[in-house]
Parts: sequence; C-alpha cells; structure tokens
Amino acid sequence: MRLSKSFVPTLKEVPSDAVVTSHILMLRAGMIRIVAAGIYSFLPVGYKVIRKISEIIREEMDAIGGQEFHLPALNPKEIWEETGRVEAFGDILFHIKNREYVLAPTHEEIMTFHARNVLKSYKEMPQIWYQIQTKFRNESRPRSGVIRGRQFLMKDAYSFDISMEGLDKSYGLHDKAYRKIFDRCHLSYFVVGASSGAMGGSGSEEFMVKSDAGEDTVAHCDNCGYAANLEVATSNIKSKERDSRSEEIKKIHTPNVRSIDELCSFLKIDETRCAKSRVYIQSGKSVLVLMLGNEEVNEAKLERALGGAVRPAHPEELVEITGAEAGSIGPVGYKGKIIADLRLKDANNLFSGANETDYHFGGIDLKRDVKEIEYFDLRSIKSGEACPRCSHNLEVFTAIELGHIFKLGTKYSTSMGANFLDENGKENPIIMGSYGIGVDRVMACYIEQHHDDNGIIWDKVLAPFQIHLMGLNMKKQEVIETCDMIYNDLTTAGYDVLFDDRIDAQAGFKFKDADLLGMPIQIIVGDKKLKDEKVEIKIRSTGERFDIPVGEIKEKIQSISEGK
RNA sequence: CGGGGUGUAGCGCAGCCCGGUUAGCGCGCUUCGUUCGGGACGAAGAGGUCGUAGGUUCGAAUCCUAUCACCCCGACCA
Repeated sequence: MRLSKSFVPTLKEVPSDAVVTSHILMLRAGMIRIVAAGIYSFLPVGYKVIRKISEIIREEMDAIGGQEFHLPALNPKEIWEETGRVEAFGDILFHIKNREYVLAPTHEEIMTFHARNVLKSYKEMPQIWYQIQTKFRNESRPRSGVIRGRQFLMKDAYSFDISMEGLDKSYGLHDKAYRKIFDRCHLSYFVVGASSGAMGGSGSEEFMVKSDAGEDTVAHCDNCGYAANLEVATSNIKSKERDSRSEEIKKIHTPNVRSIDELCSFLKIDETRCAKSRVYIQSGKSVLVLMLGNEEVNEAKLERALGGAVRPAHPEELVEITGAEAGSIGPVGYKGKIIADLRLKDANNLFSGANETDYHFGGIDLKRDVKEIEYFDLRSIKSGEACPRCSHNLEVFTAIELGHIFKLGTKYSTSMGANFLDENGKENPIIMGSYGIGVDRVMACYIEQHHDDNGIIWDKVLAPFQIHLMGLNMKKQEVIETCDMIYNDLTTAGYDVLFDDRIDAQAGFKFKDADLLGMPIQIIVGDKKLKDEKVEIKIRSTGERFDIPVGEIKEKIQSISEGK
C-alpha cells in the first residue's frame, strides 16, 4: 500500500481526551477515531489488525469444531423477554424507539432460538456455534478508548451438549482454544476463576491481562499461577491469636478520636489490637461488621456472606442505630446482627468503640463480651500476602478482561424451551456453554504490552503490514526506482508492504511515522547508501539496524521473517 | 447516577478572573523557493457563528441562567 494514496492520519501530538496508552497510540497511529463517547470508527490500518485477530480466532475456533454464524444485532424484544433479560440488563440494553426491537448486547437468546428449532435429537450434538460480531451495551461510563465502549466487537461462542460431561468437554476445548489464541497474539495473560454472575450457570474462567487501564482487581501468584478476582481472593494471612489471659473490660474516654489511626496514636497501641466497626444496611436491617485493625470491608464478600445487597449506613442512621457517632461504634452492647472477619475469630483484649460518642472500650473479649457473632472472610487481600496455595507472595493489581468462558447449564434452554430427545425418547433441556472474547480489547491489550516511547511494536502476527518501506528522498530518480523495485518484488513475494512514497515528507518525519506505526521490519532507502548499492534495514522491536546490498533484500527479509 | 474538569481553526493550547478595535500562538493544510538520514527554513495564504440557547450590558469568548457534549474519579457492570 502506498502511503501517499492512503488514509493513515497519524498525529504528532497526543489528543487531549486520551489517557490510556493503547488509546493514545491507536489515535496517534491513525487506526481509530472517536465518533461519540464509547463509539469508535476503525480506520484502514486499525481494521487490518482487527481482521488479523479475527482470523486467528476463526482458525482456533474452527480447530475445535466451531462453526461460524453471523447473527443479527437487531433483535425482537420478545425473544429477550422469554429469558427475562430485558429486565436483567436494564439500562445496559439499547432499545429501538420505533419498533419492539433491541440491540443485542450478547447472543445467548438468538443462538438458543436457533438451537431449539433444529437440535431435536441427542444425535445432533455436541455443537459449537460462534460468530464475530458487533455488540451494543449502553455503558454508563465508557472509558479507556476501545477497552470499554458502547459498541464493540466480540467473538461469542455457544456450545450445545446433552450431558454435563459433554459440557465439561466443550468447555475444556474452549479453554485450550483461548490459550492458543492469546498465545498466538503474543499476549501475556493469566486465567482467573470467577463467579458466573448474572450469566447464570455453574463455572467460569476469565482470561485477564495485567494493565493499569484494567477495571478488575485481581490477586495473582507468580509461583503457582493462583489467580483470583479480589472479590473472591484469599490469602493465608494469620488470624489474631487469642491472648492466654483476658483483661477486664474498661471504658476509656477518647475525645475527638474518630479513626483507628487516631485511636492507636491516642492510646499508643498497635492497630492489630483494635476492632474496627462498620455498619451496613441489608434490606432495612442493620448489620455491624467488625474488621481487624484498619482493614477495609470487601463489600462483595460481605454480600456473599449475608446473601444479599448491602449499603453502608448513613451518618444519621448510625446515631439512631448505635447511639454513637462514627468512630465510637463497637460490638459491646450493640443491638442487632454482628459479623466479623475471620482474622478476629475469638480474639480478646481488643479495643473498639463503646457506642457512646468519645468513648471506647478496652479489654474486649469477643467470646466473653459479644454473645452472637459469626465469622466470615470479609477482607480484601493485599499485595505481599502469602498465596493460599503455595505461600509465595501474592501480587494484587488491576487487569483487563479479555475473554470469559462459562458453563451455562440449562438456564437458557429451559426458559426458551430448547429441548432434545435422548436415547430413551425422553425430553431434556440442552446443556449450554457460552464463551466470549473482546476482539478490540485484544488489539488494545497487545498495544498496552508492546510499545515504547516512539510508538507501537507489532509482531508479524498482528502487524497491519510486515514491512514498512521508506524512500527518503522521493525526488531522486534512483531512490524512486529502487523503492519501486523493492516494493514490487516483496509484494509479489507475498509480503504486505506499506510504502512511504510521500514526496514532500522529510526523512525525520518518515522515521517517526514508521516507529509510531510500528511495523516489524523497516526498509530505508536513501540516496547516500544507494551509492554503494545498499539499503538499510531496521528491526522495530530491537532497534537493530544494518545495511545490505539491494540484491539481497528478499533473502534477508525472508530470513528475518522466519527467525521471528 | 454522585463528585471534579474541559468545550476557542483539523490537532494541541493561550485569552475569560478584571467585558471594550479586526480573537491569538504552535503544529498541520495551500502556493512558491531553499533544504533533504530522526517530526527543516523563509515568504505569501486559506481556515473561527469562541459547544448551543436565552439573559445582563451601549458593548459578551469573557458576567448570569439553562442545556448539550467530551474527559477523569466513584457507583454500576453478561
């Protein structure tokens, strides 16, 4: 492709709205442009990458027996009402104004719709159906460029089996295929066990990439590969040990002490001798949550422990419930449900609020002084704590979800009546799995992981072009002729070549654009080196450069390409 | 949805607080010339209803009100 005739609007300056590296580089390299919040156009060079990723996905999906569909994004609302997901999705679902249609945010319903009309016999299964298609979700806050958009490209796959064993097999095939896909895309990722959330079903795994632009927080162990969303992650941190002797409980005047830190410095004690109290409201009832020291409540864990949604109590409610203001609340004398983090199990000699503003108790013995108390894991683990499996240090960081695989079970087949007849002529619901990959996220994550100060560093697998050919002075006849020859030779040999044939762009300009665009191999043709019948080759990833005779370009390119 | 911020030329920004000729700067763009291996130089140009709508005022990019859009933090999130 000749750059002079192409639409590759590179930017020298960083667009003010972009914050995340991949977003900045995709804009600067002329691969995407924003149309509205969370809505992007892919420009020719960017779209080439999308196509390459899609092709890898297709190959690996086909390899596990997947069959590619192309389903409509425009869906009749009534199909979505069969599964109750119009309500479940709520505001996330886009509704069409002048028809009873919705824009599909995922395609379980449509795939199940087809399955129930066709898959009538156990003989017809298993099946794996997939598609690569645009999804629509009315995200309340799109961000990070293409990473969280209102419209995005997703590979979604669905498996149909007659037994749980069959589902396990289909699920396993996807797990393997996903690893191959992400490996081939040269992404470093890890796999996290996750709760299946609103998708329903029994098991699921998320494929995550470590990134500051991520929206999930995960704990990961380098040593054994343990990885878990912070909402479920545990560590083998020690509980507070019970002192052999319990002190007498005593009330202490603590004027203006509002936090654990203040309490510790006021009483000159370590925070591990304190129990922090937080009051939550669950469907109108208050629950006192006790944490060791200054640890924060992990609300996801709390909700699981209590089996329902919670919210923190408002300051006015605190006074009403406990008789004291925030900072002086504690378990002793508290009326209502009390739960505590496991680290506090049966602890004694604790300091905590006295439920009287400006007073705390010391010498609290949870076994002796608090009658009914239940213990749960309620804390968020922190970097540096020991892995629950192998005791090495865990690392906690944010990550981007690239893919997610679910064992759905019969949630959709049951609600939509997708049944088959088994060997005994008995009707059963089809057992389903659902598997997704964010295609544009793969691209963004690749860039997050492969760039330097000058721009993107494409590996040949995803590179929009294998070779970036530059003619440094396109007014000189010998440069033009050599470039044309190289361009034709390499193109004929099957290489995808981007040819910077711009006449008026100066050398520095072309170098900067080439590094920004980041093709794996650059061929630089300048009249100086051409006097010795030589051109320069630069490897983008290493910065390594060398001169070679014009006649040996094809062989050299071939050996470089094969070496990578 | 809560908090914060920003809308001035294709891009990046100044001007606004304290209202007053013809709204500026850098990059980019057009033409000519010189340059030509790491985002050149000179000259001459084109490009703006200052997000939109009201209001205050003799006079509004600037003050007031409303509204829209975009970004960040949070909440939410198959």
